[in-house]
Amino acid sequence: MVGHDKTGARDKFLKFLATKNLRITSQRQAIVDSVFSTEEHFTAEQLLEWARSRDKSVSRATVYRTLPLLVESKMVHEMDFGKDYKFYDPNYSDHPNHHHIICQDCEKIVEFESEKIDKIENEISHKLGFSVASQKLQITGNCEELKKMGACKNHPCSTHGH
Amino acid sequence: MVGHDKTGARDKFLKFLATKNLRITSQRQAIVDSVFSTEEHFTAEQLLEWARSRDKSVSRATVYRTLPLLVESKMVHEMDFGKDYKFYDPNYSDHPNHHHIICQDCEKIVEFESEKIDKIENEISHKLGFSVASQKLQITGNCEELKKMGACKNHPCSTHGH
DNA sequence: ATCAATGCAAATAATTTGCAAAAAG
DNA sequence: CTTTTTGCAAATTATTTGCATTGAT
Repeated sequence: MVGHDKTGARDKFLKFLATKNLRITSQRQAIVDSVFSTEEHFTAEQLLEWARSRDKSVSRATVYRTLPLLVESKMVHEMDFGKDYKFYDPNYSDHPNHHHIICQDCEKIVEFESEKIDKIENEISHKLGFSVASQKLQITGNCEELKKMGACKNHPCSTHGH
Repeated sequence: MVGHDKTGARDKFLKFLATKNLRITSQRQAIVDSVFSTEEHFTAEQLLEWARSRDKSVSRATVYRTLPLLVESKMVHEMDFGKDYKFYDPNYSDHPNHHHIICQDCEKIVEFESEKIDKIENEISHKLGFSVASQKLQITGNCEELKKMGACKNHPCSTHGH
């Protein structure tokens, strides 16, 4: 869904910058607007493309320097899907406790939430002497196509320049 | 616990090599023996050290070439803890469905299992059209020391050459 | 013998960084 | 004006790879 509105998250991030006495440059705006116009997971490279389509002057270095700010402000989460580059998930601002299930073959990703799981996590953590700050649950499995056909038509996302 | 016995896992791995017509070299033995004598998570670099203390001739390249075999055979799992190098967990052969809880500050890691979580994961995955192949749950939280003192004495593991 | 496995050193590729110039407040 | 931010290009660093040689079967 292109153009998904996350005005709230955007504002929170700008406030975060203000709090830390960081400046709202045109490049940061292009980057942030790109991030908050998608629900897709993205890579640094992909974000660079999106941001450049809004503002030609955005450099790779600025993307790499802005990403940690987005992560620190909790507006975006860093994800590892076993590739040699990182993915970023912009949906944690709307759904702070969501989980992922990924098809082994086509790498289709579905997000879901579960209060039951949240509850058990809290209970167990408490027993072990911890309080929960955040969590990541990633299930790897077989999607319907893979189960039925033995393989998926759409193999690894060829949508980033990797 | 140094010297923890995982003879079963070791044998399974050697069988795995045989099945694929791969050879049991002295270097692979040193590497594999190192892996199955620990319950600690380790890095490639750390494994190189351990293996070299058994067999001087082990090279970094061989460690990096053996690790994927250990992962493919499911004797070891690749883990991402947000660092720029990977960790490997040798405990999946004994506890195939265990989870991790990590202290935000000192990075102490505790492993745990939960049938309840396993069950919910299966139910939800099924509803979403998936079957479960494997899962990774990582909770980040505050350990008792961090909660009580506001900081932990033992900061990031300085035990690997990073 | 045959073919897989090794060490070495060079290559790869994502991410980081130093620096002088440009822009924000 | 002062301080942060930028783009660029060079540096960094974990991991991978080509190749000639060695070792397992």
